Amino acid sequence: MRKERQHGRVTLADIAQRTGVSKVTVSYVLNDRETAHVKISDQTRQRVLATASELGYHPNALARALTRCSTDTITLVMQSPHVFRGGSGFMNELLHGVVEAVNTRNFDLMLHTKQIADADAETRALTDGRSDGCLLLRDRDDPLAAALAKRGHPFVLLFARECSAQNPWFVDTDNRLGGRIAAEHLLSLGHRRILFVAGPEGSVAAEDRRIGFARALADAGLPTDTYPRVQVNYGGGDYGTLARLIRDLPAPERPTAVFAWSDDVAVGVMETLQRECALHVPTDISVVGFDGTKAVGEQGCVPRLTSVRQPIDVIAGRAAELLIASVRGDTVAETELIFAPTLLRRDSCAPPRNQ
Amino acid sequence: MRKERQHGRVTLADIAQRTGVSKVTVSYVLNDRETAHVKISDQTRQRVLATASELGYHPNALARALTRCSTDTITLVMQSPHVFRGGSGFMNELLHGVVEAVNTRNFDLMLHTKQIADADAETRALTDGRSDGCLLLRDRDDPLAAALAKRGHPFVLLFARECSAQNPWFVDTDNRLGGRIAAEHLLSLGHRRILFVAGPEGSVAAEDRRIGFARALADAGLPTDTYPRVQVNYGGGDYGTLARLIRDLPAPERPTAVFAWSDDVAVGVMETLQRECALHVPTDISVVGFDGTKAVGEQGCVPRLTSVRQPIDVIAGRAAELLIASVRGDTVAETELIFAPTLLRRDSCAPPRNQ
DNA sequence: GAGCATACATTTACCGGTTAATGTAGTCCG
DNA sequence: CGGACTACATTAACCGGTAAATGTATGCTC
Repeated sequence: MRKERQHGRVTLADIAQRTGVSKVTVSYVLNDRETAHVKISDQTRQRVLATASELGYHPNALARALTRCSTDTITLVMQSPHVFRGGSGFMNELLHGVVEAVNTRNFDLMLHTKQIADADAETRALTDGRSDGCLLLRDRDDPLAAALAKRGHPFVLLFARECSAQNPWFVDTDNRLGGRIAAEHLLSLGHRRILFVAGPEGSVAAEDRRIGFARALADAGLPTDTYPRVQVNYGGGDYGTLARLIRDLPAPERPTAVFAWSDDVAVGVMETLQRECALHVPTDISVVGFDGTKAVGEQGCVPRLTSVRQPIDVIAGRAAELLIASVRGDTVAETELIFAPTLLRRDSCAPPRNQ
Repeated sequence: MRKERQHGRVTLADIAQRTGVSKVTVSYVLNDRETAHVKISDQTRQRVLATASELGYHPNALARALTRCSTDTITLVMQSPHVFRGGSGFMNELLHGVVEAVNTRNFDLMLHTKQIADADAETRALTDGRSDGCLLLRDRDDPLAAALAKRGHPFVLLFARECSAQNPWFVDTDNRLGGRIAAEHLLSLGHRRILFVAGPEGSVAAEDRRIGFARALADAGLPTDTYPRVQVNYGGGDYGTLARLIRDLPAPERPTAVFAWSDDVAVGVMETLQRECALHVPTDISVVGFDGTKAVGEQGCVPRLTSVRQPIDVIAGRAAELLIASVRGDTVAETELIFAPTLLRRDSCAPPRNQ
């Protein structure tokens, strides 16, 4: 069953034999690791280095990791493969941030997108030695974090902050502030009837955006239960409920603005409003999204989407850095980072018509 | 320097000790591997299994891989981290396809996006034992394929077919056919002056699209050198040249249609035409893209982009399957797959105005 | 010339698995 | 009752590295 050794695969032993020294000596030379007890003559060193380079030696990462108990690899753990079905460029930007951080630190990256069938088996798979730590991208609480914590396996929450484990390290956006920013922008334009389009059931981030939004409305003395709950999980979701709701309302009760929990959905909302409700954005109705990615909103989107911007790449990059620092045992000043989102004004908002 | 053994990490030896058998026996039981020479009694088997489950045992993937010489992991190798800067959803769809294929086969995925500084060092890193094979996503020829081939390391070209190695396995789109499809669609609408917006220098795919396009024009008896070369590498590129070219041409010489080498760029082209040249798409000028992703073209893009569709997820998935079959040693019927693109008619094309 | 650094390199053991070869009872059979 | 056969399990060796402990000359000091 064992595969034949790959042609061209050079080991320490090969170099040792060719140079006439022990393989340990070779190891010491190649790692430049001279201790008080171990010294290598310059002549030997040169010969070893020459032979290694001649043979194109590269250490076997598995063998090295096995003794070192570390692989210089981190794993990005996602809820499911479906994260890649969205079109907003969220994952693109996230991966860009992670990949840059990982590359600069000479780490490698694994992608893990299996559905969690058995959290325990999942945990064991994630701690099978191939990666030093996990970046957890999951928008709801699940048993994974606690299980990892119990095993003492390093992890950092990405775009989340609360989980089943105690005092997790995390990097997140201030989603409530984001919700407030959206609300206040619309309020400042004069809107009073604003509809919130909610995200997936159980998504902490989406819910926090709603809470921040609702509080801002309340602070302005406005009711927060004007409209029934409208929910669209992801971009490709069902906008029928929204269309019906809007069409069935007489104009004076109709919302003059919509705040969607994500850009993906905001774009779907704009389309629905324009195509199915014959409402022009922003003349008839304003729309605010959340994420502020380039893909949606700038490229080809008409009108360009005003959005609450979270710097996805920066956030993801910082999370990766934090995780890497953690597995390296570096001391880190801050283990909990919360980024304040900002308003990205583009063209999908205007004052309401009949103010 | 060695890290302490992780708390909770259970090894074969632990189980062996608890059960009072040798660690080899445990290995045999857990792998269900009884040979002619080795048999395990039912009683022992049960005790071992019980202990393993009680202790939450999971094999160390590194140790196992070291002897097996295989890791059940493949690596997706990309040109650079910048692939994640595009907004068209190309990478999203690609990753979705790869991830699905990998998950179904119980493989894992590594992402490699380092810039190739030294192709040789690069190759050594990719063959360091952590992954069984590489999916090469690179739109131009480079020394990597040959180096991998020389080392006998399995790889499959993704969205490419020719490379420095001989008879590589690949999964690709018929880009020339795609170029032809775009041209013929525009020709059939009555367009005679069509501008091609080229891709990055050295991109084989982009060049093939141009060639297919040019041949179709030639077949129709039209000149292929009407306009100077316009080139936009990626979505966020510079469209100034295009804008100037269009504006400087008198209407009768102006192209009535544009074929852009990618959706990303097509969207930028549409924006440029509409904003900077005051031309309406498709009334004044038609635009065809290439890729046909959902993100661009369907969501919020006005007008929705007509495009030459290549099934990115399917292509990527097939490439992953092929690679996995290869590293597993399965026999595969087809080692070279070429997908025929199709026309995705949406709203960015119309007959030319003054025909 | 015994004692002791110093310089250089080696042997041994281990990481956590896998595989091949070898052991040891007990049973069946002629 | 000796030998072969079966059932069950063990030991030894290896994958390709790393870390700690141990050798062996050589020169220097007193």
